[in-house]
Amino acid sequence: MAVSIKDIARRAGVSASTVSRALKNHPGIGAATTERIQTLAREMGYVPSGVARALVSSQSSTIGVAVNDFLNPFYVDLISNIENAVTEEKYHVFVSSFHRSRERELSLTNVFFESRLAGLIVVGSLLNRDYLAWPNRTAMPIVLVSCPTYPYSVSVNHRLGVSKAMEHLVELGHRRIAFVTQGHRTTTEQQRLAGYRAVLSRHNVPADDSLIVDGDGDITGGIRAVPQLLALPNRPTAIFCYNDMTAIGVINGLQQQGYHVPRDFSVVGFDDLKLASAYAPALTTVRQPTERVGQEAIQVLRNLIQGQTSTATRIFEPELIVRHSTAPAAH
Amino acid sequence: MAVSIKDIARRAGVSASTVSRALKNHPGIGAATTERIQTLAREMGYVPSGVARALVSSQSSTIGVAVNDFLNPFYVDLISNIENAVTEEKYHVFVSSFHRSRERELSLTNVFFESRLAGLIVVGSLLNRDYLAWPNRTAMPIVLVSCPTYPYSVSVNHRLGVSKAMEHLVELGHRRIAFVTQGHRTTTEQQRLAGYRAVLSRHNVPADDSLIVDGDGDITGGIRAVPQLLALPNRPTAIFCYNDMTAIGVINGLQQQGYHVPRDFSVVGFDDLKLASAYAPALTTVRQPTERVGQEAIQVLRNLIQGQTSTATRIFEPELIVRHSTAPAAH
DNA sequence: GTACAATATGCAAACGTTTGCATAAAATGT
DNA sequence: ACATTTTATGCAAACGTTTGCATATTGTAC
Repeated sequence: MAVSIKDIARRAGVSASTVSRALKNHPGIGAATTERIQTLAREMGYVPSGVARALVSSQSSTIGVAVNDFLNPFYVDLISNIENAVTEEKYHVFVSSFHRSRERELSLTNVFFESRLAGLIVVGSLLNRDYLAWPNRTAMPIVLVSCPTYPYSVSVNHRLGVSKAMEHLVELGHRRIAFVTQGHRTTTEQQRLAGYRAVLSRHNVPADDSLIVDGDGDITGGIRAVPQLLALPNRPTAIFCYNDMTAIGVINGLQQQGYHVPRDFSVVGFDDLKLASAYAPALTTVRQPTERVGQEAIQVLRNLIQGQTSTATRIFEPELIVRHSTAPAAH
Repeated sequence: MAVSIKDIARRAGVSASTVSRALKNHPGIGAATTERIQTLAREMGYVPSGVARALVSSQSSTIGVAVNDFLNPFYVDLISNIENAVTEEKYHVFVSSFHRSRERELSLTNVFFESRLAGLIVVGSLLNRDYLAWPNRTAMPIVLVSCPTYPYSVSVNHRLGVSKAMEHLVELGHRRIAFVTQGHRTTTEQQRLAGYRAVLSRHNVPADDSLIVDGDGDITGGIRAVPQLLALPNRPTAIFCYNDMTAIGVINGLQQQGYHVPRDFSVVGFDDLKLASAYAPALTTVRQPTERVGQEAIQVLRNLIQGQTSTATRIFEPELIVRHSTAPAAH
């Protein structure tokens, strides 16, 4: 049993309310008493029950972060930035993952709500706009990262990011450009595919869906995509990858087959993980401004918690980082 | 305001206790009433207050995980395995990070305790045995990962792991072997250094501390270590790295200087991240059994929560994985 | 010495649950 | 028709806080 205010009260020979007030330096309590109670509390190892406090005040100082998956370094990077963005505030952050499952995402949301947290940030949601139908949104506001159609969200313009990368490849002379997906048609993936298709059609490259092959958003998926691409009657000369981990897998797969990147194939990633510049070859990729996204997500959520009702959908622009995994198309 | 049991009671025309019992299918409640109340609760979007429940029952179904740092993929891998180990149980996991700060580790522990969580797992603790003096250990049991001197802990035998790697290098003919650290003398790092020194002295290689250079446990630190090593009057022929990310940094740094791994230098990592086999060259490294560590940590914690008092320090053996970043020493 | 203000402390209700005990209603047995 | 068991429900206390209000004590002014 943890030591409670009552225990201190008994030992100090005062009432529980006096202890409560003394501990928060309430003016009405005598200086001597306050002092005595505070040292006593310290001696007894008193830690206030956030549970009881939350019950009576019906507000919490912790924010939940529900993340799709801990294995995607981009998500982890984002979590880290969200945590950093909150250190100056009075809040704490509790993170949990829903393991790429819609069902578990919903149940995790309810678990967070059971703890009556102040608010929730969802990174990589599969539920997306379904949150609009979630009955307790007013009691625990929810901000989505990367779901621009949800009215409280912070996103990156994926379509634009992909466009930049694709234009870069086209400029280099590539026409047959493959796309290795993450294997789930999330909002994000749909936007990236849209960007991919838009650039191709803008340059009058006929659509060829055999160039779109499914990965899994991780190294393994990239590796597995390679034989499929090499088996194509009309091989691509460049490969756009859903993210950096996929790109690393693809490059590794190509190297295993004796190909050289970028001489034989140009490869582009997405995210600009720290790893991207340390891989050999250093990755040409699209940088996501995770720090600003994290800060903005906290900001929007804070406003919501404080009762603001106006919608807020922030969208940031990603940036193309050209390194050494892309080169002019051979002729 | 969230809907409470009382709201349901009012609407159903019964007492709060009846609602409480009906919702958990208590036998004493009539089938019709139970049915009616349950549908009503569903309609009203009722989610029980874990806060109130925790207050009255003084037990929680969530476990806290305090992690040193989200940016170390090994920790994240471990978190993921801890989460997986818990899915079958009735518990949930809330993760938070203390950003490599002792001070924040202590305050995070208190934050978790304020929420009166069932127990806590600390990954990469800086406090280590100081937890023995933490006053609320009985109310919220704590399990450390990687601190074998704490009586409730699950660890990997780092000394043995390093020994295996070093013996491998010695067998390949290397005598001048560098060590790139993570830059903080944690328990883990001390053990690894001990393993490093033990193997060298076993083979009568004179100690040379200029071969021990500080990294930061990440790619950057590895890259920065390279010029220091190359500047040495008597260069190493092999480099043991604190972890895989450091090894990737080191290899990248060497490649930037025009060196080839493993022809010019052998490099060994630690962790066996998924990335290790997809890097070029594929990393020779020491595999940590993260899955078993995660499972065991949960198991030890569960026993503690259920009142078991006997100490439990589990230690697992790491495994050497030989790939292509190591080769015989040139003569 | 009385009146009044200021200071210090305690009482009790409330937050949303759970649960032991009491009670009311219905069903069963005779 | 009455006693007894069974079934269904309600009452009230408790968990650890916070906080408005009441009360007791002390000090000040005249």
